[in-house]
This record gives sequence, C-alpha cells and structure tokens, in this order.
Amino acid sequence: MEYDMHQIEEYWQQKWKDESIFSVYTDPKKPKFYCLEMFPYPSGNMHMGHVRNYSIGDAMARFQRLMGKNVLYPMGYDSFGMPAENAAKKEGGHPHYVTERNIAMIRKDQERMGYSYDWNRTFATSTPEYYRWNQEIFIKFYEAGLVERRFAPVNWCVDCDTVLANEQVKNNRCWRCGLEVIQKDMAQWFLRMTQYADELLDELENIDFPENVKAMQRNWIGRSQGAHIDFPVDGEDSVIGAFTTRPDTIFGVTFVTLSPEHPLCESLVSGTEYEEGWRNLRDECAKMSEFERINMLKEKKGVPLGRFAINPLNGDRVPIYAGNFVVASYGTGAVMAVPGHDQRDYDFAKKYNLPIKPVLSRNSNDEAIEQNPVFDSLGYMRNSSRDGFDGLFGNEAKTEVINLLEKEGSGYGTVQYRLKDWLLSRQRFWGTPIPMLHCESCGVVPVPYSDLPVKLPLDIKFSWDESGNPLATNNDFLKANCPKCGESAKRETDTMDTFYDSSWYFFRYADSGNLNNPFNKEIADYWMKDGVDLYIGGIEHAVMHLLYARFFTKAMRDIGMNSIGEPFGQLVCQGMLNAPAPFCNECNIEFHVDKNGGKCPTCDSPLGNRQAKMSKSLGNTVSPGAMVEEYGADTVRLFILYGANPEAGMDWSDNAIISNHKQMQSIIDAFKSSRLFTDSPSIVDSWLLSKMRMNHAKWQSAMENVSLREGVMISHFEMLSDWQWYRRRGGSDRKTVEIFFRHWIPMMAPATPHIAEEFWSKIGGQGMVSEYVIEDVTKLEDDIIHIAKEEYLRDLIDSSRNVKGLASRHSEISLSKCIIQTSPKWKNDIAIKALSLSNENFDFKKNGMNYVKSLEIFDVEKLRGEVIQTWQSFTIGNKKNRGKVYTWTEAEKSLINLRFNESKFVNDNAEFIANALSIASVSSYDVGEGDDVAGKARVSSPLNPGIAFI
RNA sequence: GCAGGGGUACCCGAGUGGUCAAAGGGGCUGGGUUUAGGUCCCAGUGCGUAGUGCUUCGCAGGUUCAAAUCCUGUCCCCUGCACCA
Repeated sequence: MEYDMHQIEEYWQQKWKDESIFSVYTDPKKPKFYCLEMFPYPSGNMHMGHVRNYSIGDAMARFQRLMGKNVLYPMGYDSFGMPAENAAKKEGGHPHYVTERNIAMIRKDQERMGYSYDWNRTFATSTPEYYRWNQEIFIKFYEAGLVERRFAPVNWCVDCDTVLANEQVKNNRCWRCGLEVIQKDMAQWFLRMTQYADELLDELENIDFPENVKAMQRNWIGRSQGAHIDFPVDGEDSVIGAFTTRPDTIFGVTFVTLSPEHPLCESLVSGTEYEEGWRNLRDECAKMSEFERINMLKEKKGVPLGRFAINPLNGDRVPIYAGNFVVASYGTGAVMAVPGHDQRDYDFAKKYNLPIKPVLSRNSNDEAIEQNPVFDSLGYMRNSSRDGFDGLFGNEAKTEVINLLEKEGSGYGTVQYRLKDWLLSRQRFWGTPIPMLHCESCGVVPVPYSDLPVKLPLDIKFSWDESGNPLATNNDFLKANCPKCGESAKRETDTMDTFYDSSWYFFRYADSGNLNNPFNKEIADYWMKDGVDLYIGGIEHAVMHLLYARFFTKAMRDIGMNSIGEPFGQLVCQGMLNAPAPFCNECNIEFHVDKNGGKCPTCDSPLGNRQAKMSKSLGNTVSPGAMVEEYGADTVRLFILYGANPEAGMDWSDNAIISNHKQMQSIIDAFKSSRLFTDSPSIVDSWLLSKMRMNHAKWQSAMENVSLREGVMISHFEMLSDWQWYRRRGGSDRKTVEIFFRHWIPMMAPATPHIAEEFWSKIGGQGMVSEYVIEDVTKLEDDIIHIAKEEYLRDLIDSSRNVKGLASRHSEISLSKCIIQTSPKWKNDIAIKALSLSNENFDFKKNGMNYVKSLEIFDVEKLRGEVIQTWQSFTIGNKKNRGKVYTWTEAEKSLINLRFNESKFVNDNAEFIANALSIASVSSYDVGEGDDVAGKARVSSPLNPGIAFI
C-alpha cells in the first residue's frame, strides 16, 4: 500500500491538537495515572535518548488512557543552567534568548513524534512565572528553619575571580585560564537536607525503585552507627572527638589521626619543630581536587604532630598524627587508629613504625593475633584493659563499650551520615535569584512575599571578557531597601542550583496555571496520590535529582503544602542506547566514526566495529529527525520499543529499523486487504477471534507491567502472524475481521498511534482511538478449544513434515500419500479415566495397576501389553517424563474430555494438510478402522496420531 | 574493597522446578511467488531418528522421581560507590 507516513502523521497530530484531546482535569470519579518523564534540559534538537525516554512514556500514557484512567502526561523544560550562559557568551547575547530558541527546537521535534502531552500545562523553569515559586518556597523553607547560611570551601580561580563548578576544574586547573584552582571558604546557602536523612533512607524500603538506584541512594546517605569518643590531649585542655563504628576496638588504639585540615592541628604544632611538616601536608591536600585524592589512594602519608592523646578508657598515651587519608568533612575529621583491626591504620602503622595491638579474636577461645591482611570483621574482645570486656562479641561488645563511655562521660553512641546538607548557592547568573537581602543593620532579611519575583535582568550583555556573575556588578539589580528598617540594602547575587528547579516541578504540572500559589494542595494531592505513577528517565539521576526531589516532597509536606512523602511510585530507568563505533581490539579503545574502516592510530592494526554508548565524542549518534524523515515517527517508535525492554541497553541497527518499517507495511497491507472481504464464514473464524482475545489479555498484562517489548511483540508481531495464519487457512470473513481489527487497532495505538488512528477512522471507530477506552475483552469458554484444535493441526503438520523427511529416505518411490491413524477409542477412554482419577488425587503408583486390570479392555488378551504401557505413560510416566495427565495442557485435556474427533478433523482439513506437506493426498482413520500402515498403530495415542507415508 | 545486576544456541534476547531442544527477532540455508533485483510467503538452523531419543543454558559440585530454573563453591562481565573511620 502507498504509505505516506508524513501525511498521515502530521494530519493526526494536527487533529489531536485541534480537539485538545490530551488536556486533562481533576476528576475524583476516575482513577488517575500520572506518567512523567525526567525533566529535559533544552539544549537544541531532541536526541535519541530523549526519543527512547518519551516513546516509553507516551506508550504508557496512551495505554493507561485506553484502560480508562485519567492520565496526566505533561512536558516542560528545565531551562536554567550554565550551557545557556556559555552559549550566550559565545554569541554575545542573553541566555534568555538562547533558551527560548532551544525550547522551540526541541518542542517541534517532540510534536513531530506525536507524543500525547497535555501542552496546556507546559512551562519552563527560567521564566519568572515559574521561578517566583522557587523563591516563595525558599522563603517558606527559611521560615521553617531549613535554610542556613554558612561558610564552606569552594573551587576558586584567583585569576578569573570566580567560583568554579567541579566539572569546570580539570586536573586541578581552571578550564578557562589554566591557573591552579584553590579551595576557598565562602558564605554559602544550604538546605538542611540532613534533617531528613533517616526518613530518606528508611523509606527506600517501601518504594518501587530499581535495586541499583536504591543501593546508590543508601550508599550516598551512608548512615553508620557508632560512637563518638573524646580523647583528651595530654597536657592541655583540648579534646579530640573521634567517630568510630568500632568502639569494640577501643583498647587497640595506638595512635590518633587527624585530617590535615583539622582546626586542632595548627594549635598543637604552632611554634614547634613539627609545624613545617604539617603545613606542607595540609597545603598539598588543600590543592588536591576530589579527582586527585582518589588517584592518591595508594599512598598514605602522615606527619607526627609531636603531641599525645589519652585513651579515655585505659589512660594509654598515644601519639597524634595528621594523615592525608582522613577526610575532614566526614565525622569529626579525626580517627582513632586501631592498626590491629583496620587495614589503613595497619599500613600507616607499618610505614611509620607505630605499635600494633590486636584486641579481637576470630573464635571465642583464640588469642588475638597480628595479621596482614588484618582481621576486621566482628570478633571476640581480647586484651581489654578493663575488666568485664574480654570475650564479648560484636554488637554486644560495642554496646558495652558505649555504655562505659557514656557512664564516664567520655563519649556516646551516635550516628553519622555521608549525606551532607545541600549546598544550594551558585555564583552564576542563569538561575533563580536567591530572594534575600543584606542589610547593614538587620543582617540577612528575606524579600517579602509581595515583592516576589526577584527577576533576572534582561538587559545584560554577555561575553567572555566579563568574568564572574554579572548580577554582582549590576546596580539596578543590587539596589534594594530593607523591608525591616527601610534603609538601603544589598540584594543577594547568588542564584540557586538548578536541581532546585527540578525538585518540585512535578507538583507544578498538577496545577501549572496557578497564579497565586506554587500549586493548590487539593489538586496536587489528587494527582500525586501514591506519587507519580510512572517516572521514566536515566540512571544518571539516581542520587542527585531523585534524592533532592524526595527531600523536597517531605519538606513541603512538613510545611503543609501537600500530603504525601514520596514523590515517585514506580521508577523506571531506561537503558543505554548503543551504536556501532570503530574499535581497536588490541588497544581496547573506541574511536570516532570518522575512523571507520581505518587503522588504529596507536598500534596501526585495522579497526573493527563494536557497539558503544551513543555519544557526541564518538560521533556514533543517530539523528531522530533524519529517521523520522525517512521512516516516519511510528516506525521509529516501534523500533525503539521493540528493540529492548525499557531497562535494558539497546543497540541501534540500521537493519532493524528497516525491518520494523517493513513490519509496519505488512500491517498496513493486512488492514487494506481486509477491507475487500465479503461475508464468507469459515471454520477458522472463531479461531482468529479466540486467539485475539487471548492475545489481548497477554498484551494487557505485559503493558501493565511496563514490559513494552513484550507488549509490542504481541500487538505488532503476533497479531500479524495470527492474521497471516488465518489467511493461509482460507479465512476471509468480513464480519470476523471487522471484530478482529476493532480490537487490534487500539492495541497498536500506544506504540504507533498515527497509523492506529488512521485505521480507526477507516473502520468508522467511535471518536479517535487516542481517547477510546477499551471495553472488557473477556475470554470465552470455547476459546481454549478453538485454539487447541488449531494447535493440534500445526503440531500434526510439524511432526508429519519431520516423519516425511525420514520416510523419504527409506522409500524408493516418491511419497504421494499420507495416512494418519488416530488413536483407538479405548486409548481415549482410558485417557479420560486417568484424567478424572487424577482430579481426585488418585494414587496411581499404589493403586494404578489394580485399577487398570479391572478395566474391560484388559480382558482383550492381545492388547494387554499395550494397555499397561499406555496406562503407565498416561499416569506414571517414565524416568524423565511425568505421566501425561500432568503434562497435557488444559486445552489438550479439554479436547480429550470432549472426545475430539481427530480423524474427522484431519479429513476435513485434508487438502490444507496435503498442501502444507506438498503431498497428493491425506487421509485419516482411527486405529483398527483401516490398514496398519508402516506399523504406526502402536504409537498412536490421543492427540498424537501415527503418521505414515506411502 | 563494598554494594547492585548479569553470564541461555551464530548474534540479540524471553524463560525462576515438570507442559523446555528452550518464545520472539536478526543472520544464515533451502523452497515457493515473482523474476532485473528486491519485497512477500513457507520451511530448516545441537546431534540422531519412519518420530517423540541423546547431549546442551559460564565452570564444578549438591538437593530432587525431575534442574536453565533451588542450594554451595568458583571464574568472568557490567554499573555505582570508595582511604567514610
């Protein structure tokens, strides 16, 4: 058929738009379904990763509409961020215009794919209409005590006079001027996310996230149970507080290590011979970026500080060191070192010749011994300096030590987190201005709600010559009056991390037109009940975005803005998209596609090809626009969904998309040919409809489980092959195929909505299929029988083919006739008896033999052997297979119980079978009703006839 | 090192105790339609066999009447975190 996908697709896209069929409203009478894809940053055209994300989401949104749900399926843009600012500098423009242009581009691409968004709800975060609510929520958080301003180290470039984000620091140098970056303390804004650390961690148990995401979040929060122990410094008033998860090793402490940045270091060493060593170590660590610190893992370095600490439980006097492996920001920045049971401490002790004192044993009657690698699991306490501890194990040991510490006031049990408060402020322009004022006399004062939004100025020229944040030098922006005292005040120039914008945007979608509030509570509660029902996006947001959004939801709940605590019900992380890239086997390196067919630059061996993650740097990306141009949106969507289940990685292949396009053509051909049918009923009609009902049920449950590949396999592949079998079997009844297509077309709609819509209009379906609700497709009782009979025919042809091949090797003459001896009546009879006994849990092993001997047929002497054999194979089976009563399918059991007349069925379909076997004729009779050709009578049993060729 | 996920036929990939020599697709082989090719349709694709047997699901053991599926050990791959005390 002539398939003008562009014409069809654009026609229906326009129609959907004109009739606003995807606009939704709260409706308490209907179950809701909130389908959401991760907020895109508009960087220009849509890429394949987006296509995959949205094709999954759209298929689910459309499916849930078919299921009668009230589906909220919105789209918008996370449009603040540095790339726009940099692009503006490059062009000498303003990020605002760069952003608007990019949004227009991606939106056009999205519309051409036919995604069923409710575009009425769309917004971009970089507009004052959105970010004013960022500011309002910020002030509410401030009032609730969740906002804090304190000093924190940032990456600072002296030359450029600006703060650098981590990704702007390469090899510890500024990406722009190449100067070495330093760590500098600056006043920063924080959100006190750690207040929610426990809830964020504990609630993970109850939410439907993939295991790896949960694991990453657990890891990130990093809760550890332990003790805080105070080590007084010998001869001074100061105290070193150390956190440990292993208080049970307290008696094995032989030194104490401080992070080089620890404030105590300086006072301990100042004016001593140790000062210089410490300064060197500290400066070295201060310069190191995160990246370098990881690379330095292997080399543990430390310097003595020349002072000693006192172990509070036994009075031991142990030296104090500064060590590069102690992280200042975790715990207290001080560690009690137990070289007997901690590998790092052991390595350090060996290097600096410090004593090692083992205090745990593996078994209850062992001695504690020094080992390398050290024994660091839970063990039995040994060599304790205090009475009552030796022999205590694991958690009991820890608890007892903590009890003693608490009793003597030298420590307490406590919990530490790896999670830190959210450093929210960025010294950048293109973000939400933090709505705060600095007043000389009143200090930090929030902007009054009535003065919101604090808008970003539009009259700023961007260029590479300007360094730093343009807000900091813009007097119009800076000037303000203090709302408390009325004196002039200075506006805060920091803007918010853009993760802030995406931490609550899904609430805004629920009520995006609201001019008075971020969102109305009742409306948000309706859509957000049990969270977003399906949230689809990339694994790269496993910790940052997904954790921030969870935190926000809880924090907003606690200030009364909404009712739920977890924003996302089910999370699906889509897999990677791969495409072939040149690859050197020798060097194990992938190259840019412009090296295709060339040689490896390093080793000069010829380059092969292998699948690699689609990326700009490899150039192995595929442009969605070009693919849509060539094959149409439906084919691209089908390919994406059929290529792999959402979570799995997926390989791009030109062949595969072509073959999916062919599949579309075949479906269209099937549809077209069906339009010409007249009323001509046949025996396969009921089979087709039975099969359709069965497939419908399978499809529905696959789709409900977001097993889109399986769903599409049924809707776009199995349905077509059923159609083809129907045609092959001579089916061509108008009424039958009308029903068939009326059910099939909605099944096509989630993956390929345009062609479904086109078909739907052709068959005169009600309204548009995009707003159709599937009526219950209940299976009929007879379905199983219709399917079983056709299955019998297929199996029969299969085995006949097999036997024919064998037969022809044994026969001189060419075979022209197939004789099928169906099971003798008596075998059917005992099969039915066996089935009914098995329903009554008859003990075949114990009583089966007696039973079979009581049967009438057993009296026929020449059959006795066969009767027993048949009985055994039905009931007990052999070593490898259980009795057939257990292995017959429900459908087969029904056929047997109904005394399905096999020979009549075969004779009725003789011509078809003969054609399939390329043989002149097929005839069938029950064993005994004709000659026993080729001695096949004996192998014949119910549903398993003896097949012979002559 | 810790955590999470994997290893199924030529390739991708479904399959969590019997109905499994193992869905579906791709590739390859043969046949038909057609014939300039292609599309399309049918069949085959571990070995064997006038049939329903044999061997196979990373490797080695074990449980069971029965194992791709459960248990133990082991090797390998991917992903994330990582001097986190």
